[in-house]
Amino acid sequence: MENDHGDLADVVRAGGRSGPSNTEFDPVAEWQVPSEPVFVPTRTETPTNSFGDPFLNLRDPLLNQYIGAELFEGAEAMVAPASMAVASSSGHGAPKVLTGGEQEIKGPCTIFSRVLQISPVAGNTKPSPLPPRLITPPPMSSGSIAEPVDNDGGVQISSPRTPGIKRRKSQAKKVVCIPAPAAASNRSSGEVVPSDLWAWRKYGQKPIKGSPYPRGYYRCSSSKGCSARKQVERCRTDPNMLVITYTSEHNHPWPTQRNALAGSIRFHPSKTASRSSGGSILKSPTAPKEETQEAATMSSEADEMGKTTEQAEDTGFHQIIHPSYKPTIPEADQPDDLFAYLAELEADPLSLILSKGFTETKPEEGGGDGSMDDPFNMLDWAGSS
DNA sequence: CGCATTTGACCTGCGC
DNA sequence: GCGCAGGTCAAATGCG
Repeated sequence: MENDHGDLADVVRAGGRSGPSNTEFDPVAEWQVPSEPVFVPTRTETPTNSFGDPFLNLRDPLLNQYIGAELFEGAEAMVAPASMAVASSSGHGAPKVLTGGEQEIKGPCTIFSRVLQISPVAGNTKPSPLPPRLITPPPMSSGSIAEPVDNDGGVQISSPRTPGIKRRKSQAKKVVCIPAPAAASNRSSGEVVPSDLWAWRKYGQKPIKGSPYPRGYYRCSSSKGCSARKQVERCRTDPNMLVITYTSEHNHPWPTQRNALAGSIRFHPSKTASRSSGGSILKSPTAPKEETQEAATMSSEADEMGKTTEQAEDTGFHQIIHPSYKPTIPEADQPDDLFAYLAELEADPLSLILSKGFTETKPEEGGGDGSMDDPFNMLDWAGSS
């Protein structure tokens, strides 16, 4: 057992079950510093999406932050509002304003820089709002994932060549970085894993060269024919962050139930917290019944919305949530479902908006938070607890 | 019994 | 073509 690397399953499991593996993450501060600066546009230079969001980002309503940016292979953009970088709690390096309204993001994987879409979206002809060189495209046409590089604490996206890191055949990938759930609820190792509405089944784990952490491989088990997969690993420099790489799309609607298929019986909310065992990653211990029902109820709508999402993809951008949309998830869902939520958000924000009952925050009503005029203002949702 | 996880072996892509 | 490393398979094992 090479679990010196730590057990990703611990990370991915919502209510992980105890396995033979031990799980320790060796703190290694090596990933990140972009060898080259990553640029982000300022809001004024960024095209707006259908919601009018100039940043086209996923915003994490729970953390009141954008949780990342979208990135497209061979192109360009890592979109992140300047204020995001500045607001970064990690405090590693203030963003440096560059000419041309770009901004250099330096420092470790902050939550702001961690949701990336790296996807050779077919027909992506969206003109780049940025100057050509933001992120060096991979040498080959192969898909690439965000790859950390040592340096001084940042994230390099699609480094032109990172020795030792191989790239597989071209494939659309979407990289999401989220805070690793803290140990609160589980296992001795204290690892928790973000869950989402999809059923994932782990089919492999591999140590990754240069990384102290192993990478877990998961495939969608909601539908037999579904080719959706995801990889979960820890950020090398910031073990508190998880890097989730999604590959392929789900070819089916959301499961009508979270535990739509296999293993649903394993989830025992009352046990997982203390026993730290016995669940697939998506069995969120705190998944409220309403949510499951909502998922079922909304599935058809989600399908419908999927079209919209695809349309968005056609434009080159993938999942978009306007900051002025604010979720109305009951507090009871927090924070345990935080990561479930994030995963859901990443997986299908539009549907999530529907199922979670996002509401648009009106500037006049909420003191201006979340208004389109100030997309950087924090929503008061997360902090409202 | 059914399903999930673990884990070593095997396969495959990529760089040299 | 070779070797390395990432990705996948599948048998063994464990849990409910």
